[in-house]
Amino acid sequence: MDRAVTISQVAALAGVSTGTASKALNGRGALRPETRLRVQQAAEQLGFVANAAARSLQTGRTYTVGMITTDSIGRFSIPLLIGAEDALGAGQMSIFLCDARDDPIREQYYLRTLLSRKVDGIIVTGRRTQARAPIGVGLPVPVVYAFISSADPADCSVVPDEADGSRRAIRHLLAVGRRRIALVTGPEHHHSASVRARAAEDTLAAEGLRPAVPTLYGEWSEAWGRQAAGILLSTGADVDAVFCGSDQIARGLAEALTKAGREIPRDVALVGFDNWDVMVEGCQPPLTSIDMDLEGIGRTAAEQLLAAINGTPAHGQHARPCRLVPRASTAV
Amino acid sequence: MDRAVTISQVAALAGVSTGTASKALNGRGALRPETRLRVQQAAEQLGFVANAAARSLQTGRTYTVGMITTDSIGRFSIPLLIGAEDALGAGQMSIFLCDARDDPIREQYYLRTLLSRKVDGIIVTGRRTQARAPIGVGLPVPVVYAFISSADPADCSVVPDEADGSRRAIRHLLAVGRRRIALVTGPEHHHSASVRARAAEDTLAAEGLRPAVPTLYGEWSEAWGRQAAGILLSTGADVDAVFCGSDQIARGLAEALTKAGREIPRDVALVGFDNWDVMVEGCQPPLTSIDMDLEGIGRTAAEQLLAAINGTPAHGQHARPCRLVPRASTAV
DNA sequence: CTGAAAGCGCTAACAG
DNA sequence: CTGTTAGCGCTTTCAG
Repeated sequence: MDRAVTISQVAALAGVSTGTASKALNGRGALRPETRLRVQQAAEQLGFVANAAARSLQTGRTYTVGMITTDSIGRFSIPLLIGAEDALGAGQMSIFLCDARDDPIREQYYLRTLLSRKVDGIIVTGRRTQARAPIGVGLPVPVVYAFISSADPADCSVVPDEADGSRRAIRHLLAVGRRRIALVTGPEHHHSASVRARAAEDTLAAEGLRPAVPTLYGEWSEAWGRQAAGILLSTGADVDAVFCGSDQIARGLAEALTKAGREIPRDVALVGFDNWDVMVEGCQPPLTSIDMDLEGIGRTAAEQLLAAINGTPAHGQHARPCRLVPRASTAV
Repeated sequence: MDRAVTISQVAALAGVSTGTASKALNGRGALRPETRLRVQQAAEQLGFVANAAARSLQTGRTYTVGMITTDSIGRFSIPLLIGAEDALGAGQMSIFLCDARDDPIREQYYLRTLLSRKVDGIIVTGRRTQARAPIGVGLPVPVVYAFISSADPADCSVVPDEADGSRRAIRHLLAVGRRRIALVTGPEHHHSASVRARAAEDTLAAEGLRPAVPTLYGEWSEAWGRQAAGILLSTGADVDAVFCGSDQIARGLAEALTKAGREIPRDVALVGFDNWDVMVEGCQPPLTSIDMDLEGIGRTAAEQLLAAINGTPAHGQHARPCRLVPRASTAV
């Protein structure tokens, strides 16, 4: 907790002025190579680390960005964060993480804090893909929404193309020869659930097909998956594949179907959504699933933010394609 | 991206000097109430937010802390982070999140960055509880290790008392009348695996018992749990309970035992470790498990850090007790 | 090629 | 009670 080394100390040791030392250390100006070297050695020797506050006070840039997760930090936020860190870290930027816990008060408080810290930009993320009210209007720094999207079309949002994911799932099931496909997903009022189901139905319709039974809406849980299996079996509809709204649902379904004597994928093929490692690998057999590439979304959002910071902001919603990861649950 | 409002603008609008405005806004000095009010209104009107960089340049405090996760951000980091945020957010401190991804180079880079940002303190965390080399020596700011611990006993570490968790698990199984208890856990060379197993064996020994079969070491996966079930069944040892090193192992075991016709908990009672929501709830029946209270660890670590920042650093390893969460897998 | 000086926005003495 | 002044540590003209 000793007083930190300042650039003037470095300058003194190197026998130059602070201005010269600054130039030497930042590679600016036109200096004699030996002077530059002398300063660098002095800095090294003293363990000099520039004071970011002082620098940013001067330059107006802080090389920091804030990341506000509106819903509590969760499973989805991590890959987003990692992706963003990836893109920002390379540019020497640090991230302030703020967990607003779904509380508007906290959210505004954090926003204020971030502005006082003069972050260069803000990434807003959340647990649901549904559009949300902008976090603020006329903010002095660029904002990019990741995963979640802003209701204001002028804002920049980077989101997964969930409909694309559904299409891939259905096409894959069709490709492995299934025709009597059922859909089991989360709550009907949940944006992701309805978007995914709708797209799946449309994809079937485009092939002249319909779901084997009306889409089953429930919860995002294994328990619901197990329950849904019972429903499917009791309808007598001869389902040969199920596309689930989440890996958890799929897993519950797999378990219950297996218990009821159905063999996966021979009797029923299964596709999940999220490609959540512990779920798809724990499932028996391992689960084919749709990956939203959250890390890529985080990375793209960060890149968009950097672009905006550098003066070329993007607008509107950028939907990124999903990827199907085939595993044993749909193996032919 | 307009130039931000400065305190001198506020002062001008309120018709006072900047010094007075500063005092008014920070509740310092002795001002006439009406003056204070006038300044506050002016600040409000202009949407003034103090520049943190300028302030910290003056005061030497930044009210920021860095959190370095040595291993990649994972499931364990989230609750730790939430707990830390909780304790720090109250004190108006912001967190820089840095993911070193298990790369010493990145780690040192981040450390340097954090120091240049003049953070008031640093929390180091990771995926394994095993002691690690200190992140640096003679650092100008206090450091607290959370979950992970530092090999230097002079450093402050806040860790889960995993042995305590094991004791609770075994005592619970004994309390529900089990005597032929087996232990199935992760890799033998993994610190958590061995600590947990050792403590469980010791607890049994204290009751004059031994594990029903020699402790089974394997991986931290459901697959291993399933495999272990096969081993247990084939030994012919009449096991009436299994304490697993993780919820995933327990879940695999539950699945395989059920499939083999054993009923849980009637024939075999099961206790997991981690109390990971999706695992314990997805398990059939729901899994009794040991909770390390990661959020509490994060909170405590942050509190220790705040104490250190305020001049009263703690030293050594602080082990926090675990908690057993009973569910159907051990119901009597 | 290098030094001197000004100033980023704020706080903290110290006068008045 | 309020204003003035002097920096915090750094970058950046502008002279020399």
